[in-house]
Amino acid sequence: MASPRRIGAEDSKTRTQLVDAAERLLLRDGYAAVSSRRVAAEAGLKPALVHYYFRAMDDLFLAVFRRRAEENLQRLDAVLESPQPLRALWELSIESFGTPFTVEFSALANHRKAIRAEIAEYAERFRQRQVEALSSRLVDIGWNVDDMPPAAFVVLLTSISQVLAMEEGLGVSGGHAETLALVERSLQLLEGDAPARLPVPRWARELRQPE
Amino acid sequence: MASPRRIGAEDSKTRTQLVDAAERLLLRDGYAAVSSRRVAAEAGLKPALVHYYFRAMDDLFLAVFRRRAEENLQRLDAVLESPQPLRALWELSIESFGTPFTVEFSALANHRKAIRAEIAEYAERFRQRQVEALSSRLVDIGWNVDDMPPAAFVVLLTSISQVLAMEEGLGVSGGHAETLALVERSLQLLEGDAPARLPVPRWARELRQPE
DNA sequence: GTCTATACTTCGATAGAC
DNA sequence: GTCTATCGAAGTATAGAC
Repeated sequence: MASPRRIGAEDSKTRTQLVDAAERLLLRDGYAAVSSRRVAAEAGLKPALVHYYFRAMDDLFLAVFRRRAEENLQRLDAVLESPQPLRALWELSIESFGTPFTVEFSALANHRKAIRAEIAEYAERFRQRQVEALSSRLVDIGWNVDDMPPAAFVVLLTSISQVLAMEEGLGVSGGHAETLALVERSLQLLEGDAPARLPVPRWARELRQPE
Repeated sequence: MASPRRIGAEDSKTRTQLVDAAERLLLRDGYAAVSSRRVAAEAGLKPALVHYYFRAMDDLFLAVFRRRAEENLQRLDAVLESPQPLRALWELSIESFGTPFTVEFSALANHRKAIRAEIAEYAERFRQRQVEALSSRLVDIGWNVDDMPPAAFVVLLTSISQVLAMEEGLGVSGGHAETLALVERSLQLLEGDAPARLPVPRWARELRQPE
């Protein structure tokens, strides 16, 4: 049969403290620094407690990831209710500017199957939700979805914010100002306070007919 | 005084074997798996040799990174000589599709200052070189650089390929087909068809719009 | 639920023989 | 240049007292 080992309850306050500590360590020093000893020290507790609440270290990583993923999905829903959902979505994306969270879990996923599966499932759900919500919005403002389907729009937005965030953490800034200005200009054209009845943004038109 | 410890020559064949082994481990199992013992085992050598050739593990990581960075800079120069530099640049970027190299070093950089500095310097050089070379090219084909400056163009291209690569490694594919089709269509408009004699990657052929 | 104590493994790094 | 031998620190995980 399965292990007779005891496991603590999910709603335990101590468990939450351990997850908090693990997340702090992950963000500050990278996933390799998230060991049972260090997590316990960070939380002011003893190492054995980590193993009492988490069968293995992977379960701790999953707990850290799930909590933030759940939160992000809820924030996404709130954001998509905004009167300017494109701008709100962009602002949500860049809010995590400088956060190594995604990078750490991507790296972790490279060699831990259970974590990879969890991240992949979340990422697909998150993107799917974005695409659904933005599709009608893009049609509303006269976006030519043949030129750029909503799915591509979302991938583009995600890519830009993610890479800018990653590079900012590294101390790389070349081209960032120009890119941020471009995004801002595009959002202005799509949803700016001026009447948003633009058929196609200017740069997309240029892309279609270079001269 | 400094350490009296002996350090092996940089052009040693054994040293190269250790760097090879470290790179394989990094890509297969993540940076946390790159320990002196495992590197030695992977190379069929003894752990003490790792410390003979590398003062500390960080120096081994740097050696792995520098070799690939140097190679990429040279490939970039070759690519920018192409008659269709935009297309060539894109194809260089996506060639590393699925490679966790960037992710691993980004994560490593989060908590190792020496490595972060090295990566940042390389990234800036790489981007600067791209921007310089593409600026004249974009003007040549009538691109409106006020709408999208070359630096933003390069960041965009880098972001898309990097995020697609990272997600492909995770097993996330939502929106990828639409995004790749968009890129292909844009390249088509900017530089015309890919030359018939250059092999078009299979995924691009499959995604090409039938119209 | 939390602790001490402990078993066992792996780590980075060095000394010194060959 | 390569090896054996070894140190001390840190890793995961468990058993069992309180």
